[in-house]
Amino acid sequence: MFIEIDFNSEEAFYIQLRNQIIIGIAMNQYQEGDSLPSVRQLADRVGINMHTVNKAYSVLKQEGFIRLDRRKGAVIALDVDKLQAVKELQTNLRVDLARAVCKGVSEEEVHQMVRGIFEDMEKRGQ
Amino acid sequence: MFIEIDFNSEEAFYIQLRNQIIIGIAMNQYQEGDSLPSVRQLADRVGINMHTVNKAYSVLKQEGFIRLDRRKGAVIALDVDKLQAVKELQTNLRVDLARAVCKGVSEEEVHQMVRGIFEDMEKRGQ
DNA sequence: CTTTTGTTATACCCATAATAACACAGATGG
DNA sequence: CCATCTGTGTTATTATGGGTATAACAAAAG
Repeated sequence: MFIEIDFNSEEAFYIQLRNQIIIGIAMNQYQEGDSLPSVRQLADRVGINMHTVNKAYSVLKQEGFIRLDRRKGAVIALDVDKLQAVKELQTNLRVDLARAVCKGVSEEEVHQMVRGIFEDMEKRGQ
Repeated sequence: MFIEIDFNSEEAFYIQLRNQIIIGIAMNQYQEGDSLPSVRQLADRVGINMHTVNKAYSVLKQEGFIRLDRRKGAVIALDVDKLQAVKELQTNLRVDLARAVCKGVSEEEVHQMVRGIFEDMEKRGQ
């Protein structure tokens, strides 16, 4: 998978990493049990500090996407709490959709966008 | 409208304010031309500093939701850039949906959630 | 004992949030 | 009609916390 940092983005580096890894998991590019690169490898590859990668991994662990092992590094290990996930999604969607509605986006367009994103995720899963 | 700050939340105060105001606009509780409370009024009411409210208003202006007037204060004034809005929504959705998918949420459930949120926005619009 | 892993200590910078003082517009009242 | 009081957003300054980095550490594997 191609993880990369947008140095012009306002998003913190560790958030960018976290998001890309989550997308990778959703697309099955990383599967349960797979190891992520070590913090130093990934840091070197994308051009940031080891500690920043470490922070991304810590957050992913805390959010239940990976497990940290001193020997094997970061291993994909989903801790599924669906109720929590639904709650979070709802909170985020409420704000995102409100923003879009104010700017003239219709419900139909949102549904199409959701459809498109799922299609994309499934396609790349193969 | 009931704007309030969650002092336990990790979200910055000014972001909480911004989000709630945007939701208010989407629900038609605030309409084009309406004035928001003055920075001091709102600050007193919710228990934070005037400057923090001011920052929320500045961001809302910069994002094209309101216009600032030294006399009238903050006035709802939508500057609609739909292309930009669609782009932003897509970026946010990609991450939010990936998170949800990892935790076992299905596409169908997402569509239902979107439907529910729009229903809610339209209902309260009256 | 060298290499590779994650961890801890420390420091720097920028964003968040607050206090305080400012500048301008409008209302009030003498 | 002018003085002043009140309400508006603005600017300056500061304190605290989070994001990022450098450097040194600890533990496991070969």
